[in-house]
Amino acid sequence: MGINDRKEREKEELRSLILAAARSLFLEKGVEKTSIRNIADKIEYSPGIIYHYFKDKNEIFHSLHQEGFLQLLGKMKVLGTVENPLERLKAMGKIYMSFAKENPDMYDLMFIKEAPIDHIAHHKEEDWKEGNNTFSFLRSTVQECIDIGNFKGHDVEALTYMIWSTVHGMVSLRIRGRCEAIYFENQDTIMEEAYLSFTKILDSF
Amino acid sequence: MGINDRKEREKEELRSLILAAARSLFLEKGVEKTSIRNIADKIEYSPGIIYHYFKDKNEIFHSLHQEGFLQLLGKMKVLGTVENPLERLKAMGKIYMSFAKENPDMYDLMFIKEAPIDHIAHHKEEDWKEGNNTFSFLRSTVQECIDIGNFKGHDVEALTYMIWSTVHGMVSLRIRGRCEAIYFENQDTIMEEAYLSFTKILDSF
DNA sequence: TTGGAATGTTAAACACTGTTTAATTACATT
DNA sequence: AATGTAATTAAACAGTGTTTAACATTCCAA
Repeated sequence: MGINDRKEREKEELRSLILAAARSLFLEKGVEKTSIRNIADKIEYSPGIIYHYFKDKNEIFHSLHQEGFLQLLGKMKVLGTVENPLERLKAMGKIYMSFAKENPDMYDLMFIKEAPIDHIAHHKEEDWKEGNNTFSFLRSTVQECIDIGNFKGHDVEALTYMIWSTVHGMVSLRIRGRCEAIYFENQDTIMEEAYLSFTKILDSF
Repeated sequence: MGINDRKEREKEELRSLILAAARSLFLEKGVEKTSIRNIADKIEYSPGIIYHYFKDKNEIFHSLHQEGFLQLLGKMKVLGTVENPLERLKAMGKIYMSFAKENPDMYDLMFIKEAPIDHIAHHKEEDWKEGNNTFSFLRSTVQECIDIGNFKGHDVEALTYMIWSTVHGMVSLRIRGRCEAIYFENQDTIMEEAYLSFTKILDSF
């Protein structure tokens, strides 16, 4: 079935062509300002064709948000060298925040926008495996901390959600312009200082 | 100038009529799904008229987001009875979170959506006084905690931003569907448990 | 080689969106 | 009653996501 194989390849090619166009437009203009017609223009096809490769616009951005998780996972790789779980936990937060700083639009898509999560919600069978994997990764590190005597009297899951929330809160307030809209004494270092406050707390209990 | 007075009143009336329509539509459908034409239909005027009372759609939702801050401020009133600043701080977080739970769309508008903050950014003269007031209120409570010996070695501003981030993170992950998309052992109590973990930490340092 | 089925692709339309324009209506003042 | 001003509208512009029916291409069996 060599012909079917080639057809399969060609179909895959156009699919990834759409994704590539969507990715580059998304990175320069954001989700809302990237239209189906923009993407179609870029790949020099008619807008209708996109709907033969993706159910709707949400599915395209769900695909892109998956790429974001691969990127984030890639950045997390270096954590393998950090033996002490508490040190690893703190390093993880730093990586998470620097990822958000370097790829604000991607972070927005992954953790703030409704697009990718809506797509999941409308397809009952699939679930948010990207998010669950990332959360599990964090939780297991928190568990290791508990195992060596840290965070006494705390529930792993609750504590993990709290830690995630803290870093997500800091970066999402910034990404959505609330941090910039507050008059801080040192606007450009407030995030780092706040994270320092956080790690200081993690160390002391 | 009785006639001008009446005209002024009438103008104000239509303005608040627009806001009332926008408010009710926004509360039942959200920002994105509330269109200028929807609002115009509701007040039985033509869509164009709205632009004589508001610069654009963002300005309408900026007005509504101000109402949200008044609501939140109202809920915070009871804190006057809490003498101990640390207890007050913890109670504040509870109120903040219950406000978000009871008015998720309003919270979204106040702290997540770009609409109100975009409006501010596009009008260089004005700033986010609602947010700054709320932040100052929180900061002064944190300062009081420090004054009576809590949070040793921490910077007020950084710590305040961290605390805000933690509660904002918890509620915004839920509002934007990320909390629900994670498999927690007890999905419906994770927020409360996470906040409990947080207050336990606040108590212990 | 040809006819028909399947597939890939498009043009056009639908029902919307926010916003601006020019024209119209309503009304107070002269 | 005529005029000038302000309120209001209809219509248009330029876009949006999505669906439809038509068209083009490709493949395979007869």
